[in-house]
Amino acid sequence: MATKRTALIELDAGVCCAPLLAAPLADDEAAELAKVFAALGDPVRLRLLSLVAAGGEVCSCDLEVPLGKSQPTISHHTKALADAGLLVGEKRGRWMMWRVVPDRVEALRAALA
Amino acid sequence: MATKRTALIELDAGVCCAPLLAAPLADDEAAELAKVFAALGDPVRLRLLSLVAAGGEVCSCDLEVPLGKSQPTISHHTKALADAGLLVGEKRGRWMMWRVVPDRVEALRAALA
DNA sequence: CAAATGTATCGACATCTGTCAATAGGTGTT
DNA sequence: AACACCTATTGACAGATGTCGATACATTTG
Repeated sequence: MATKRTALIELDAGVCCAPLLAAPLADDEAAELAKVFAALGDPVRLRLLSLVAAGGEVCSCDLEVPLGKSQPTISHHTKALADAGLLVGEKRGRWMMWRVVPDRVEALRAALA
Repeated sequence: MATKRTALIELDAGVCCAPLLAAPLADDEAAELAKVFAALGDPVRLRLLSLVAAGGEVCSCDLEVPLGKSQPTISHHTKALADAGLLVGEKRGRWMMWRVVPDRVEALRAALA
């Protein structure tokens, strides 16, 4: 198993991302959505995400310098974004390569429609 | 002055909502965006927002029961959403009426493009 | 004016969160 | 095998956050 995808499967198959503004959200829908928005509610994670998006595929080790955070902190944030389904990581050799999950971002956009 | 709009003005005129995935975010852009996403990163606020959206214009007093939270908590959350520019409130008599700010939501969607 | 009602603020508290140093777990290299 | 390198986890800690009771403020009503 080279790829982390537990969170992705759970969320994509789940209730996530019913349109926010169309009808009142159920408790579990709100909880799911809130997790994803909360993952984006940190400036370091937003910049991390934009760096990965710009690079297409980016190694954890290449995030420390531009983000100005320690290695454990980077790991913490990549995990948070991966748990939200916004990032997927693949371990290649000793490097962890991260990619954005476009479908996930698109689902979020749809939730704001 | 019947309407709260300090936060709105500041944010709409500001750096908010440059496309997240196009190019690396600057620190201040990330900070602005993160505040808005953080406002959505709570299930109670998401449900509150969807209730207001569904109702068009909703009184604070009509939010306590469906959300199952105390009056101070409702006030706390409406303030958080208003500070993020997602809600505007207008005081009419002794009631506080809330509306969603569609442009603000649309700006968020654009940021996820 | 006095009472009632809706809202905002304050104080307190438990929980969550972001951060880093230290450490452990893997992987490639010599 | 021994070493160097990248990543994940743990422990600790300060600061932010969600919640509510109590209280103060504002507005309408009697």
